[in-house]
Amino acid sequence: MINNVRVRFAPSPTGPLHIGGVRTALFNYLFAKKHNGTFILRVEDTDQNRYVAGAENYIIDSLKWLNLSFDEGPTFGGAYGPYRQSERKDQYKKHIELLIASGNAYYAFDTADALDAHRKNHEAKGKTFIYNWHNRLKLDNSLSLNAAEIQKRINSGEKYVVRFKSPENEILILNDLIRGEIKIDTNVLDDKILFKSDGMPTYHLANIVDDHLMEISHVIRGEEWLPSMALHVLLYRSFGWEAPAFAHLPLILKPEGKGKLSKRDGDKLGFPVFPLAWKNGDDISRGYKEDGYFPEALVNMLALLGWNEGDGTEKEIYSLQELINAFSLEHVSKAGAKFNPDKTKWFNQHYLQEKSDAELTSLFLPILEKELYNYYSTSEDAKDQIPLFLQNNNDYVTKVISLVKERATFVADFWDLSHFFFVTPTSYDEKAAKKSWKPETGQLMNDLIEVLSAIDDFSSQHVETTVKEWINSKEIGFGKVMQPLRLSLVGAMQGPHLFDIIGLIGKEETISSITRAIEKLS
RNA sequence: GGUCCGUUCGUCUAGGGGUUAGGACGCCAGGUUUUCAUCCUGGUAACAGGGGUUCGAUUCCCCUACGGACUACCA
Repeated sequence: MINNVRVRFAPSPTGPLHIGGVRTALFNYLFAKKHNGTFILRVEDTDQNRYVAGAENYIIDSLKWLNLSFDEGPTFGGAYGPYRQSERKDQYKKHIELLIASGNAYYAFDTADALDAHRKNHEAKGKTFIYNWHNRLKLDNSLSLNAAEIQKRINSGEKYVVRFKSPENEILILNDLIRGEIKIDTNVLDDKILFKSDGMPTYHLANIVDDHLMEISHVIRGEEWLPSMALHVLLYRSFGWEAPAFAHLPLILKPEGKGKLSKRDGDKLGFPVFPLAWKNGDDISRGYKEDGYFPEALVNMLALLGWNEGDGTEKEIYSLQELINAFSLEHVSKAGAKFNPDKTKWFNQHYLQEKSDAELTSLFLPILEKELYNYYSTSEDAKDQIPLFLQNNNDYVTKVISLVKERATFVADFWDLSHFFFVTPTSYDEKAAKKSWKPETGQLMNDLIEVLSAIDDFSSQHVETTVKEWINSKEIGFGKVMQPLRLSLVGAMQGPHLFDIIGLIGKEETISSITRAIEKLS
């Protein structure tokens, strides 16, 4: 057991939280809970240009839906706040001055245009422009200028940034909990900007200062940060601080083709990439919640994307608590994982089967109500009766669900699976009708109605026995009766056990459905 | 282009110096269900390539190929 674990999820509020971000949050959460640690939300809003209103709330709502709860954060409190970087400017200012004073950072006056020109120039010659030890003295900064000139420029209000003075000729040995040892030659590092001319820190500075001040023990983040790890370790050293442990998570890749998963892939391949739907003007991105996924299914799927308990286990279904117990960074895989939408559906189907009929009923009721309104859209009388019908038929709906549940992946599937329990079929599957409704079927069904009319106990069992006896005694053949009967009651050759349907919809509805089928098909 | 990371069935993965290389999703077939689906059973299918080290390498090392990330006054 590792002591005093404090981890953070540090998203940037630039839009909805992507599924990859969700997994990063999940792994941080699991690691924290596993070690009785603290899970912190820190909002990295240092880029004023990319800030999107509502994004912070979206992130919080998403993780709340997934049951990943924070111990500290902007709306959760905590002793290390504030937890929004835009509210911590003083700290960054103070710390960048420390770095300048110790000679680890310097002012740079080069304009964006000037740097662009340098880059293009190098590119034309087939070289790469790196702002570091080999050319920093030839550029426009406090290392190449004399003290008076520097002061003059700053006093005159000239824009400047502060860059990190990366060391020369050093082989850095970094340690990553997932990847092991990584060797980096500091000569290839560039002097990254730590402090922007707008008075805000860049990610690199803010991140290190905050992680230190918030006493973060483990930095668990996406692999896209691996190239920055050397800079970050150097920054800790420059401040004289002990660095936290690092773990870089593999990326989630597109299901098909190349590259990492993006919003477009979801639109194109028909699956959500966001936990919750996100509206941006007229542009709506679908979410797992709105698409009918259960949070536990998403969590389970995401946990297994790049992590496995190991030790030869074949377990795949994990509750959040089981994930917490089983989780370890050592078993996170190194390679990126292609996202698999089909498997997510499979998880959802599994979790749906585990839900009680009563719970599924309460989830289905609003959908059912909408479908019924839709169905009776032309009849105001019928529409008026829907709320009362639903109110009085809760048990009926639950029974219907118990019959169709095993075929559903989403709660929304229930309507397609069960509409014939609520409204009499008025149209019939053409192919099935052609195949099963013969010239003599009408008469046969009329005979069946007579048989059914005589039955008092309309339970599934009893009706089944009676009808089968009748079929046997008349030597008609099961198919000749059962197929048109199913067509009459369901409208197609599908659905649960026929006599279970009959038992549920009752005598009156059964007979009227058959009557209607005779009218329409004979 | 440069730097770094990675590579086991189509996909997610287990495994690890000697295994019939295991599971799951998907797909296919059979069975159950006098329907469809579920379910059950079975099948399909993988150690990227080349060199080492070794009695033996998919496993360890090197090279190549391929994939990915990064290379912004974005995070």
